[in-house]
Amino acid sequence: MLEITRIRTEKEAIIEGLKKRHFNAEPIINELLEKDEQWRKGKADLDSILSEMNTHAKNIGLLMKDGKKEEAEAAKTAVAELKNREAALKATVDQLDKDILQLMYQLPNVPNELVKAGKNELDNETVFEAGTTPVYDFEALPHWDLAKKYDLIDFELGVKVTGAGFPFYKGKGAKLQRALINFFLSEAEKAGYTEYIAPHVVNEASGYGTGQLPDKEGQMYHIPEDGLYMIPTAEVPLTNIYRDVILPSEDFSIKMTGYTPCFRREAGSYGKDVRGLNRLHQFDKVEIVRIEHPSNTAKALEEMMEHVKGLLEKLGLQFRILRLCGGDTGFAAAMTYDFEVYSAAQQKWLEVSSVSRFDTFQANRLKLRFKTADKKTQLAHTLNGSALALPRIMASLMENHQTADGIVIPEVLQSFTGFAKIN
RNA sequence: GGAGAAAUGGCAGAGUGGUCGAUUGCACCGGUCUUGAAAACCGGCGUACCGCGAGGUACCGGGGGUUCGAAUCCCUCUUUCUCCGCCA
Repeated sequence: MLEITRIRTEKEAIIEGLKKRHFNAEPIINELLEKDEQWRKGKADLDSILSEMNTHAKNIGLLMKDGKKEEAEAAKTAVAELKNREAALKATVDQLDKDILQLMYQLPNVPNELVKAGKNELDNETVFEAGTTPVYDFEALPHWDLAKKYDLIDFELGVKVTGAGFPFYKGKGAKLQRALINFFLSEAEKAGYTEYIAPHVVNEASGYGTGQLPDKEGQMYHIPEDGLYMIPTAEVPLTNIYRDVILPSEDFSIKMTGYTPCFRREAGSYGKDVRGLNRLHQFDKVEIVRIEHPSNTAKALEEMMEHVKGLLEKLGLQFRILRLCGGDTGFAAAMTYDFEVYSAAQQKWLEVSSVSRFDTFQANRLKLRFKTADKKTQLAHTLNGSALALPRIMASLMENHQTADGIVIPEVLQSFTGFAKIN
């Protein structure tokens, strides 16, 4: 959520910035500022009525003490009249409050200056490429065929027990998955991130804190009896650790990591895009989350990207990095880099990581602040990224490292898997 | 799941209808003193909103109510603790 003070003072810049998303903010902002004006006026009036009532109440106390009953009764009558005005005005101000919040929730984050205007994924810029496409002298199989051939993943069993999008991993498939999780966590730890094992369901306040609610309600599995939501990413529980927190100084850099399963309802995709591991309702992911002083955000983002790059290089995968255009950047993000791995067998790029900076957008909802040197409170910045999401990494490892008679496990993983080849 | 107790500022802990946004202690920050430090003493020390400012308003777990007036009384929800039951 954008800060109201910023909307008041930088109206034109925000409208311009949001154009890069093809988002027309002008009508919303105009309505917002109009209601804000009314709200401030109403608030001032309300406060002065309350002040008057408070004065009367104190007086009545004193009059009663002095035994001046009649004067006290007169004051009570005066308060009764004020009370009517107060009630009416409060109703108006409360309604304006709600309307303003509703409007605020509709405004996405303003893209960073590096972000180009654009509508969709076709307008994203490739900013980095590494690795080479494997060449096969045999018929390369997509991972769903490899999964069957080597009995690594059972999709049908998932359908039987749960439903589509909830696969079982078996034998060496399960072990490879677990090895990857351990490898990612161990790399994150080396990079200075503190590991958390987080709850897999969160309450409503947490959903609002990171911006999944009220916007992307339908994306999360909901448990209405308990008012809880299954997490779509570890970002939600990890970032919400710092909800309603004021960090005591401006000297901080909080780095957290966590492995969790992620649950996504994901409506409406068809065909080969959702085949196999490409899109699931439940998948595993290791997330990295950072809370930073605004002056360190750019550097933190850079470090996170280097970290993800390192992981992909160590796994020997061909990948590219895209800077998402305005229209493709998520609602809460100021800037997002997507990492995509090339699958030679599917002949397509698969998104395996998304690294974003949110600046104060999440922090404002979270009320995540820090104390400046002169004792003021200021909103912190949040960032997060996948490091990494498992399914498409599994898919591309299987596909890109396949040989005619098996799948070769990258060296960095072998100490985690305990085997060097699947056959 | 049943019975009881509780929830107050960073922590501890007063406050049971009226100058209480809240006594006090610890912690923390500034100062005096000191060669330096400690101790002692003095001062400061929550968050948010409105206002150029003076200042005002709100917040004592959340929400609602009673009252001229609520941290204090009532209702409700949540959470924590103790005991019992069940259980990995």
